[in-house]
Amino acid sequence: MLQLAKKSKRDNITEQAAALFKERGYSAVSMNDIADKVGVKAASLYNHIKSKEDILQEICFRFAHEYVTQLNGIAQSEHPIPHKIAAIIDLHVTLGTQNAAAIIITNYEWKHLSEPYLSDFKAMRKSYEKTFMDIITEGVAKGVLKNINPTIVMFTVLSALRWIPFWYNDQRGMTIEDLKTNIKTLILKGLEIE
Amino acid sequence: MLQLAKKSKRDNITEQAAALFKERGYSAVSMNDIADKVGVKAASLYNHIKSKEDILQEICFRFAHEYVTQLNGIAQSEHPIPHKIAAIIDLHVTLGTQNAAAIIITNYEWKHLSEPYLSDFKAMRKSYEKTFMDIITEGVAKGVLKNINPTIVMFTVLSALRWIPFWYNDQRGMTIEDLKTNIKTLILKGLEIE
DNA sequence: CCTACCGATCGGTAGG
DNA sequence: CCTACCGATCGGTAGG
Repeated sequence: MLQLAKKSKRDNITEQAAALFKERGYSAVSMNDIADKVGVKAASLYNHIKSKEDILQEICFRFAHEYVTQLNGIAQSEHPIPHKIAAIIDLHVTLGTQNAAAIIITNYEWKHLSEPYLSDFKAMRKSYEKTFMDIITEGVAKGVLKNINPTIVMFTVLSALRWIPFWYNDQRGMTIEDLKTNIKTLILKGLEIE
Repeated sequence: MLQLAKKSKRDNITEQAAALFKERGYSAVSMNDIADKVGVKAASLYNHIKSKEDILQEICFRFAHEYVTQLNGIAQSEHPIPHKIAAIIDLHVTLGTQNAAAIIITNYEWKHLSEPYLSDFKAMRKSYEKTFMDIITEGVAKGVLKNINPTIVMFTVLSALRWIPFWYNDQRGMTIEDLKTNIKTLILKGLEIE
């Protein structure tokens, strides 16, 4: 899941740990829990990882980097503003449904990073929030988006999108395409008729 | 904050603990951390609380109960569907800005409850999600809401609303009234113009 | 990969 | 309210 080819033991540890961190939260998961799930003794994990936080760092930065790269591509494109917002929604749905556990950790467990990683991560997060907000501000200025406070829009929409991997379940009888279409309608067109 | 009159020592412990749980997560906060913040030794806390989880239970159930009571009032009212959705948005804004730490814990730290509290809490949560979804389903059936998948609407809107206490900050130059108005426009009318 | 073990800290209790 | 202390568990290391 985390890597398509040659899944190393380290990758396997990261993947099992991600599933546990998602369920119980980083702090409530012990190295023993991870080792049990991987099928070794806790001490053996240290042949593949440096520390418990090493795992968290790998997950948070790998997915934050992937997200930021794609978001920047959208921001710098020549598409109209509503199209850009639609693309950001699609990006969140794609990432959030393909690597649910890892995305949840990137979004909600990063606070357990220690310095200097914590500051680096917070700077990345703040930076992409600004990128998103600038798109909204531009849309309002150009008159293609309603005059809603851009800060409120940014946080409200990002909150909704970041939480997708928590509840989406392909057993629920909806496809990823359904998810993309419905969320775009909700956010761009609103719930109410007329 | 948690209670207006006669703030007992127990209430003070709960309030200080809530602030720590919000910042670091329930599992990463020790009884020593709470005691330090309250200004006593950890052992002394046990004169006022039964256990660490006792604090979590009090926070989760107090606010879940308050929320459910008010949500049921809205659901059973005779107002039109869009008005009910607006009232639910207002309810989240009011609760989320008045008791930010406690609401965050109720929304995101309840998974650390043990049985039978965990099952009780999950049942309450599922029940109010259904209440909200029934309102959306009725609105779609009556033709006053767009034909968007009610499950997707319910989770997307609730995710956005539950996260408000995480980012709202009255220093940001927006009032609670701004928050209510802007989020209602976003969700009911959508971002895009025409 | 394992066993054996480290010091530190955990939530909680006894007793005054 | 405190000091003193409990057994359990924590993340991590040594050494093979």
